[in-house]
Amino acid sequence: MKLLRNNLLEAFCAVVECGGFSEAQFRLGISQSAISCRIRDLEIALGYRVCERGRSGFQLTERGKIAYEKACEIIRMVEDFDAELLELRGTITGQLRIGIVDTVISLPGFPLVPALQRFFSKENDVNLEIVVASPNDLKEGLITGSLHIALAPFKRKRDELEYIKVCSENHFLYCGREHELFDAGKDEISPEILSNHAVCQRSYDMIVARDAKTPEPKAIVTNMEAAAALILSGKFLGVLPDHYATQWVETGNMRLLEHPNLTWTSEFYVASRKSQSHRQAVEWFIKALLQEGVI
Amino acid sequence: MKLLRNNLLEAFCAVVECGGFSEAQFRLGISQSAISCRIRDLEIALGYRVCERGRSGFQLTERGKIAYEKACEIIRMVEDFDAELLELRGTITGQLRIGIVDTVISLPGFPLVPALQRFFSKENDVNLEIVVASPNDLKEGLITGSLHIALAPFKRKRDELEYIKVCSENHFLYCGREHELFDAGKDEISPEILSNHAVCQRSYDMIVARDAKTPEPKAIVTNMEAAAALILSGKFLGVLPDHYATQWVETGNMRLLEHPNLTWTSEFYVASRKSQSHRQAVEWFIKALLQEGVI
DNA sequence: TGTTTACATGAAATATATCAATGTAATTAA
DNA sequence: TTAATTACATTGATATATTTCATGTAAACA
Repeated sequence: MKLLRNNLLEAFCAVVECGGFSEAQFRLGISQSAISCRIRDLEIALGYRVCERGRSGFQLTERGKIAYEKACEIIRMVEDFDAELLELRGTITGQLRIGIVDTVISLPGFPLVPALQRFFSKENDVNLEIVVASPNDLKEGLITGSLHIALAPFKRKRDELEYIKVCSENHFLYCGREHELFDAGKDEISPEILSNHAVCQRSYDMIVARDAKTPEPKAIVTNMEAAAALILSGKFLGVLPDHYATQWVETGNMRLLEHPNLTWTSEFYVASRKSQSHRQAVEWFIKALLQEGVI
Repeated sequence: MKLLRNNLLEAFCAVVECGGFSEAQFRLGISQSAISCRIRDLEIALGYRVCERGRSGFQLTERGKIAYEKACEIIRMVEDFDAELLELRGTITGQLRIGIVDTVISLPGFPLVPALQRFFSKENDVNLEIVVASPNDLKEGLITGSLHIALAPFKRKRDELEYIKVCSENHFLYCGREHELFDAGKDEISPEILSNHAVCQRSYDMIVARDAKTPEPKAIVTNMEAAAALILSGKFLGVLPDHYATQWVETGNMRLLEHPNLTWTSEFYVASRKSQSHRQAVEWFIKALLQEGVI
């Protein structure tokens, strides 16, 4: 019994992601009737319906949801497998899925841009995909195989992953021009201000709460730009990486609330699976990130 | 690029395992020329030759060896994947690969036979494969996924595996009828005899050597029957499970060398992967092994 | 040298997949 | 209520892919 024959699963996944047969035509490059056939064949092979469709809308069945998740997984694995065998030719190839957190391009020492330059300075057939997500999601991606490499500040290390430190990022507390602390004297800046003012922070780096036991942050964001917006509004204090806040500090729109107990550092790591199925593309990119040797 | 299309890999693996195209015809149920085409297509897709063949014999190339290993792996994974999705129908199905050590059928409390009875007393589409190997190979098989369940005496536990104790096995030292210790008095039996006589043992349970520091065993075997043969020859002492030695003791061909320091016990476990991709067949068989509930 | 074995190749046959056109059923609009 | 629209299913023709059958080739063997 072969569910992978004739790209039945690719069709299924495309249909799910496009929300219907008609839309999936363009993504798959085949006609709607061909898609209809494939889904029908898949359902015959499986023995159950994977989705409800028709004029009344597209919806996965319960089993269809499970099937979809597993289908995505096996497709990725097969892709990686193909790439592995093809790399035996000598040419590095295949999909390379890299995950990062947001707002890192301006981080001094962040190795992504030079690594991309090194990696792609030599001709290759690698197809790159870069996703931006939280460290936790990136960790998950590495474990499930949906990511090959992640660059992020990982706090807890997982046994099945390998971490190599590449750089670090300094965080400080900032307020916007409209904030009452903007013109406060140096002696007014102390860790207590965290308790007395609304604070916003990224959901995944709860550094503020830990060190100074704020009752609870007034706003939680999942992304730096959102944090910056809240700080610039003047209604929130917030923690930002210095390299990111600089642009507003220099234009007088933000102020660094300087105090030795209001700084944090996070270590950035290159993370990948230990038992990485030996993809040259992955190994070489890691090398490129570590600035080792010439690609 | 799809290496899995048209069963290219199945053909490749069959050819490797059959040692040539001609022989693989019968296994694959297609003609020799069809196999030739498939291997050619595979090689075109890969961009390198996977095997040398012809009248001069069949042989994998270096890359071919690697490709073969990986192909076996992905085929197993795809099989498991198919089974997972098919099990959503409600019927348990697919391949179930179980590993055991040798000479366990007569071990009291060994749950395999009753489990098979329970498991197959309810109609199902499961295809069973039972392999006999050393605990170490079984562990390896569980980790790589070539086995779903293993029943064996595991000493060191692996983190990624789950172990449930099911029974234990008592080992004693035996000699054959022709051995000089066969008629020895009780007071002549002591741990020292291990140093003074040739001893055979299974390569994976080095219990004798550890406890009594024999210089080195004179014979190493990988299987109980071989050990029994050596003991029956009268030239070797050896450790056997009591339930297995009984047949020769009762017929006067072996003697148990009884001494409190010359007995060993090994614990048998049902082992499986913790993060087992949720196959009902696997879970149900484990339940059957543990005599839990009714299948 | 001729025979056998093991695989390769080409054309025809067969099987499979896709397309274009059309049908159907559920919405939405009139 | 009817017509139009949308989303998919179906059908028969067509294109593509795969397999077989017959035959070719090359190496080993006798």
